[in-house]
Amino acid sequence: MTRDSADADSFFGEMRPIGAAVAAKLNHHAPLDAAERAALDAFLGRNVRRLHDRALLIEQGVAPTEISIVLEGWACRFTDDGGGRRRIVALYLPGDVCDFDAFLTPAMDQSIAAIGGARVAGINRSALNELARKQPKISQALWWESLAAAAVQRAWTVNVGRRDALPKVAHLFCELYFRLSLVGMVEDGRLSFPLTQIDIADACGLTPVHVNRVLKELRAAGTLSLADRYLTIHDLPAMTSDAGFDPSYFPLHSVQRTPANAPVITPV
Amino acid sequence: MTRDSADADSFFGEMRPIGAAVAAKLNHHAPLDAAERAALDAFLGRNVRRLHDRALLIEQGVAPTEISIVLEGWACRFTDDGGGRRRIVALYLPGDVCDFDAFLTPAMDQSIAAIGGARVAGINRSALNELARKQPKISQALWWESLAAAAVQRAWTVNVGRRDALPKVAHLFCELYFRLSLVGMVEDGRLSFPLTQIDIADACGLTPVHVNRVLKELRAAGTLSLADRYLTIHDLPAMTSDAGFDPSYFPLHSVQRTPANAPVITPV
DNA sequence: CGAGTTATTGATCGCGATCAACATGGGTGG
DNA sequence: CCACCCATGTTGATCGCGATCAATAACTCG
Repeated sequence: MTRDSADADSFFGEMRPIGAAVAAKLNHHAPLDAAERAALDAFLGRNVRRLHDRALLIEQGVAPTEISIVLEGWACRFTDDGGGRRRIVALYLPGDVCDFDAFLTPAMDQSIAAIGGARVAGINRSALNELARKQPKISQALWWESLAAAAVQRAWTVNVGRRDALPKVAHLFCELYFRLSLVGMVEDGRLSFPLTQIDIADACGLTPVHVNRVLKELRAAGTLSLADRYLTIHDLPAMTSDAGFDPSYFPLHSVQRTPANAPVITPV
Repeated sequence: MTRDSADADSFFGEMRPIGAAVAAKLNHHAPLDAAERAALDAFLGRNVRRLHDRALLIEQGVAPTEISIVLEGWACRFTDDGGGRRRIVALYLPGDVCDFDAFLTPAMDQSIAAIGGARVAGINRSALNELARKQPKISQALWWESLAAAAVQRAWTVNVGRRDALPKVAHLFCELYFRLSLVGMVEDGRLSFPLTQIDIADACGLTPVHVNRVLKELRAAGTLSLADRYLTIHDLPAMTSDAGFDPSYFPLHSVQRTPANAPVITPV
């Protein structure tokens, strides 16, 4: 079974610009004007790959030649567990950069694979240099993005630590709900959800069997529905309460940020 | 009990430059010449704070006005667990930057506290801007550092996930051993170790009682000694084997990196 | 010397892992 | 088109690691 969602290609009816999700994300850090959005689209459109379910974007041990940005679909970063199971350490949604460290590491410490089919833009070193030179605001927003990703990674470290199973799963769902909301991919509490129960288990540090039981419990409580690769949150307050979810770890309030308040160590 | 180690101030006999550890770390990314080291020292020396055990560098919910760099001693990033226990998500050793996101977040999502006494340099926004302008190589190395920290954070996410207790603790020790080696703070397998068993538990997602039992086991096997705030690794191969530790997640092989190989999205 | 934190050991409990069986459903090849 | 295969989902039964509860020792600091 390939799990490629039938409508992955047409989720936005091909009407949305190629970098819509990326622009939406970066916009939370620094508002982009029409010209900048167009430039971003042009950069992202240069080198687009379509990947099927489980296809590797980047393999552990290899030195990448480009950084990858998810345009459509999901991807996950993982290490192999030796027993065929994966230890998922991060999930990448539309608009996310998978590997900020691409040009730093001599070899990737983990692999990244598509989940349920994805479209990914690759940006090589010279293109990125060009982007940094011509579009400083965009490259600055990318720097902020890397710090936001670090905050999410810390939240995962907390979540995967010693907690009961149900809060773990609920927290994952809350985070995904929140992150997808930021790029306009949640409608009426309903979102495309390509993860299998095995994937959820690998991301939460649980067994698939127990994830199944947790889901049963969440369904019985009327908190959510999960079927046919779609997740619907029926009771968001119950969900966030179960999860102990506090979205304040997303450093996104850039809208209120004044220029004088701008960060440093950024491309000039 | 304050746990301030008696010789924290004189570990290097006050002979080493103030930013020795920082320079050692950054040197792994981009070799610094004498002038750059001097400039770094000057910047770090402008605003140094001395903190006692458990003193907060930065408190959750507050917007920081400066980034903090550990000069001596250790610090930890944590969230309060509601029950007086802490969930430690990161440890900061001499040379580490605690909060790259300081100028990005409207409010810190976690607190950072000294462990066993520490000396910390604060760099405010204008100073950091000045550094970026006058010392591009240093600020570039800081950008790499932030990516290296992200790799460590991912390793923690893996370690804290579903693994047996002993490997968890062993992995933490291996990582600390490795990181301290990088700044020249391990001698003959022996290192200053200010963490209590409670701290180890909070960092590994275990209970202090069980950490105690794991330590007992590691001591019985002759793998390590841990007493009087000093850790000695007697059998490093056994240790790394127990831990399943693979240091390749540290992106440090910059020595072999050619200029043409330099990363992008960096300050010009 | 008393108070509080840390370290240590024993006894018991329970959550989630593990083992096992079966259902389902889509994809593939005859 | 049907038969088969294999990944995924579901449920039950049992086991064990690490949590929890409890008591004591050692040690630091006021």
